[in-house]
Amino acid sequence: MEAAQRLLLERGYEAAALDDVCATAQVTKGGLFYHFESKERLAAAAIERFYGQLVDKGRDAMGAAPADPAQRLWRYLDAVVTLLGDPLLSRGCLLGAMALQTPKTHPAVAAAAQTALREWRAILTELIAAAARHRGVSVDAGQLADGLLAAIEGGLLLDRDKPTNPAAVAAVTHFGHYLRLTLTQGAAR
Amino acid sequence: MEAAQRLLLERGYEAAALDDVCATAQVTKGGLFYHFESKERLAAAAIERFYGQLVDKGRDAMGAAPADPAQRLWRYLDAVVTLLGDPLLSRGCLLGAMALQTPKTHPAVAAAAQTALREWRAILTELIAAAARHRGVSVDAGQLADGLLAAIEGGLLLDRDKPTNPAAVAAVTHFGHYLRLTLTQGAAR
DNA sequence: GTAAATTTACCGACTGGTTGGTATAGTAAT
DNA sequence: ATTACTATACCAACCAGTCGGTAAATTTAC
Repeated sequence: MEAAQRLLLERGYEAAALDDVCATAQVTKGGLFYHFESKERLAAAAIERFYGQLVDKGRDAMGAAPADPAQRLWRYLDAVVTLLGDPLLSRGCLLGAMALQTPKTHPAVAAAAQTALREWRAILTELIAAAARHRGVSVDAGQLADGLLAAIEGGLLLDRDKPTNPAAVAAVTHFGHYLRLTLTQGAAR
Repeated sequence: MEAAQRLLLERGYEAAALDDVCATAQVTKGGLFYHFESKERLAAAAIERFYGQLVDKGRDAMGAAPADPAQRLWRYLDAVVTLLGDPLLSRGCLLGAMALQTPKTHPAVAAAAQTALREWRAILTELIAAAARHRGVSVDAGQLADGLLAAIEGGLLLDRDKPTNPAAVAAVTHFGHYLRLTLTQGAAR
């Protein structure tokens, strides 16, 4: 599974040969196909595992969540920046990579990636909506969540071969600053 | 070339078969290989063409550029939002797609995509830097350009199968609003 | 309690289809 | 004579998926 995650991310779906996955995982083709009925299923499982790891590491980076919704959002933004330095994201985001390249060729894989992205977006939306409610500011939380997710995924795309993800950190930091401005002053559009 | 652009974008590099490109372009393989010595060269040419079209359509959407650097930046942001509704970007951005999936397998293709992205980033950086200089605000224009590019590419990634690119529009609109706040008030970090 | 039966987990050679690229002979226009 | 192809055939490499087999673990039967 770890080998599958790494190769799918590094080479893309089509170029990630199952023979290579087997070789790096020290398993044989027979063993692989005993557990997964097809390459698509393997990729879908890798995507779910990747998302699970993201959520886990995100929770770790959050620590004890503050009760105040706005404080919780600021803390979450810091956690995201921390996550961007984690080895898990040093080669990009598997969700974005699969969502980008598989929809026309392997809809089942794309569906798994989009499900995870939608779930992530729902979490962001709720965090932002709660903070806005608490501050008495009215905003479209979904649109702001789109902006934040775009900053993360777009930044990671631009940082494809840089393990420290400087553009993603810049994009998320700036968007976080915008969220602060918007939610603390009600200067939203 | 048009067929190559479309298939590379829709299916990804590996899954875009040259036979299919030839079929949709109504050309034979011999004809294709007369002009391009390899699939990598074809992809690189498609990337350059795509970037050229982006620049052209961007210029069209800008219209007559205002002399005031800040006004020019606001106008550019509007042009980007217009561009996001153009058929050229309705299926995503070829630069981002190729930069994401080819670096490990076809470095020459990735290099072409990254060159175009760097050029685009340089344009954005200069636009932002000029506006900031004019307003007497000191900012890291490169970081802000990263944020804007991330909003565009990340938004397009999230909107992979939606031809109207709502998330990208939201992300760019919000980041544009942030730029206005930052550059008009000097509230930047 | 143990032998037999069955299931689980895995191996690795093989297959059939696909793909990038080549080769060749010919054509029509410049 | 060169350029810009078409049409057809072909090839070696690759790759997802299969299949017959096997060894250990687990269950069943007595």
